[in-house]
Amino acid sequence: MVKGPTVYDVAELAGVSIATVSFTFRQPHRVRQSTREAVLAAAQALNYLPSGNARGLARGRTGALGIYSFDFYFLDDPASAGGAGTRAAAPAGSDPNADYRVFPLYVDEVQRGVALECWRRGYTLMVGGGNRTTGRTAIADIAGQVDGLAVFPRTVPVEVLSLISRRIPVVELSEPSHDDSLHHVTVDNAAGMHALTTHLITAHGLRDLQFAAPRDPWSDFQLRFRGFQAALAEAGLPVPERPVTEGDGAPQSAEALAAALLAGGRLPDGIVCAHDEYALPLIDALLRRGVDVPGRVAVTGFDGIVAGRLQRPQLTTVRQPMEQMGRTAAAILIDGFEDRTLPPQSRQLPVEVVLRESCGCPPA
Amino acid sequence: MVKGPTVYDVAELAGVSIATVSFTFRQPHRVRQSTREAVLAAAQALNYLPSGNARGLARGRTGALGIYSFDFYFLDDPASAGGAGTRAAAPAGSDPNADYRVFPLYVDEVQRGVALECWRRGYTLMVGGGNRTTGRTAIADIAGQVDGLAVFPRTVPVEVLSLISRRIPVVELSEPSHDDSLHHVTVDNAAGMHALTTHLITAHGLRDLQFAAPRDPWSDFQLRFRGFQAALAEAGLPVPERPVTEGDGAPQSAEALAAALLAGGRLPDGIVCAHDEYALPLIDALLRRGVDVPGRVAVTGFDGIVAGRLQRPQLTTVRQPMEQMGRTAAAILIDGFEDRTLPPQSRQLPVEVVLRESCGCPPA
DNA sequence: TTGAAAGCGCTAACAC
DNA sequence: GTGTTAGCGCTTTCAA
Repeated sequence: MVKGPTVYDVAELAGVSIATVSFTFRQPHRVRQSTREAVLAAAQALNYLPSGNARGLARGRTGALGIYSFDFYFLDDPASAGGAGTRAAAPAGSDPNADYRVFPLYVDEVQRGVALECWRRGYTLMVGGGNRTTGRTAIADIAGQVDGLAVFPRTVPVEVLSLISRRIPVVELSEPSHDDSLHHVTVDNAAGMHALTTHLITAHGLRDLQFAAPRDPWSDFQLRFRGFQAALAEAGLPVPERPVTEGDGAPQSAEALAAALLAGGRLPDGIVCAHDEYALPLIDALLRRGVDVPGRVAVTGFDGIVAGRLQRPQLTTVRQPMEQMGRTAAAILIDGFEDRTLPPQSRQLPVEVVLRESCGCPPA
Repeated sequence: MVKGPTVYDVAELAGVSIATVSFTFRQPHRVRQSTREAVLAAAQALNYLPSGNARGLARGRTGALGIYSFDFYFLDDPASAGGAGTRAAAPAGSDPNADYRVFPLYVDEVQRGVALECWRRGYTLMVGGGNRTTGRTAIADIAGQVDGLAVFPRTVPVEVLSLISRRIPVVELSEPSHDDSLHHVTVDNAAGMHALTTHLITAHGLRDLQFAAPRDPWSDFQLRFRGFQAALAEAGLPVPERPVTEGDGAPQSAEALAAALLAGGRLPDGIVCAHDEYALPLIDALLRRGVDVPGRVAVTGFDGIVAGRLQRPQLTTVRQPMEQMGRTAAAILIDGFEDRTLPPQSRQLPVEVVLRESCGCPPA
């Protein structure tokens, strides 16, 4: 609990120099067995525990990777504060069967991949993040303590990222949007959405499709939208020029979108959502308004989060290899740190269409 | 990517001392506005990013908590290497609907709680762990870099824990088993299992109940067993003296247990498992052998992991407030670090019986 | 309000 | 094989 013993204490007790103490732990073979034992005994007796900070400082590396998962998207969406997007604590006494909407999300599965790869290579993972309700940690605090940093898009201001990337490798888990000097890990968004859209058209005969996305979509969502458009064009169907969203001024929420779609009086045959977290509450909102899903309108997602399987009807989606993405990101960071000369990498992983009930397919 | 600028560089460019640079960032009000601006400008120009290690070393604190989630239980269980317990990578190309067995588990939900509380209080979380397949990180490496450490039971040798606890607060997420000097966060295991067992007896009329647990159960499991026994005793039913397990010599696995139960020819009415991760593969194994669950035999778990809801039949269990446990652990660590005089805390949280299909209740 | 200087605990040359 | 001795980059008295 208090100030612990240091190399000096151990050295003194063992009757050797501090260098020998250090060697004993880092390069045991370079130390004579008898002295090694003496040092170990002294360390044992004193409850010696080396300071990670001091080691990191002296060695110029920390043996840790960092990940920052603050979710700006939902942060910007006060209207969803009680919905799926909120990364806050589940309200006490809430339905123990309903909290799967909050965890695990996309970021959590990716993070797990990062952690696994870290451990495999002997690194630890430092995670920072938060949101409006939980509070947050500063990225600077974590950037200063790790050998590499993984971030989700729209999580940290670009200037800050490029600042950090001048010191340690940084990988962003998204399509490279602007010409940054960061590494990137992403998936084939366009192809995935194209395949899914084509399925809706050919297997379910849908003709009137819309793409639903948050009002301010980022690059990955844009690519998904392009894939959607391309599939419609190829099928000779009308191609929406832009995604449907919650209407200006209206609060950004599934409720608002559902209401808008119904008020317009022109509900499409299918609503292709930019991602699962957008589709799930939308399905709820439609159902609540008496709209049959998928009977009247099919709704699909993108990501493949666990909640989609617990949803009724089960969510048809495009699954990202989240764990693999995390692993890849970690691998890039570690390699990038150990060989400072590597140029920015950009890796794209494949996706997989997962057919479940919400598009009209039979239950699995 | 390379060695970044330091306080010295910034100080030189701004024409001040390093102390002033430090003050500018940590106690801005103590610095005259004009000099503050000069320092900030210099820092900006140089892409200055403070070193977390150096700060930690100088201040004697790191602003990070640690959690170690290496899972010894499954580690010791080679037979489950392809099963639910393995915390390895999901095999490539595997059924995208089947990996929920691997993530999120109990430890992941607790960890999330720890992370949330860390962020709320301005801390970061360093996670270490691993298993036989993924490799692992040494706890010493993480202990040396954090202000407090949370560990799951049987994850780290006790000697190591008490060594670490002499320097920083340590909370173990289990019943205090031996007289250690650690903090503890746990749940009312006995009451939970008692309530569940009573439900099986009174609501479903089961009379012949067995308790299934891994061969080497730890203290929490023992308490659950006691709760189970107490409920039987109160109902005037036969009370097993010990849990059923996989039989000596046999590989520890659900398959082995199922085979043993059937071979014995005396399948009970209900099998109360020590935790969900034990119940899930057991249900699979029974079903595979043509045994109807819950028709012929009811099977229940403990924990309330997500996989239990995706299981068919859905798993009846006792839910632990995992997020809350994590939050509590983090709070104890932070308080314990900030006030080194606090004695070891031991907090017990309530649990909740969750009735689903596997005990014979109707689907939710 | 700012500067000088002494650490924080460890690593890694470089000598012996 | 072991000791000496610089740092690593920042915080923090204590003086000025």
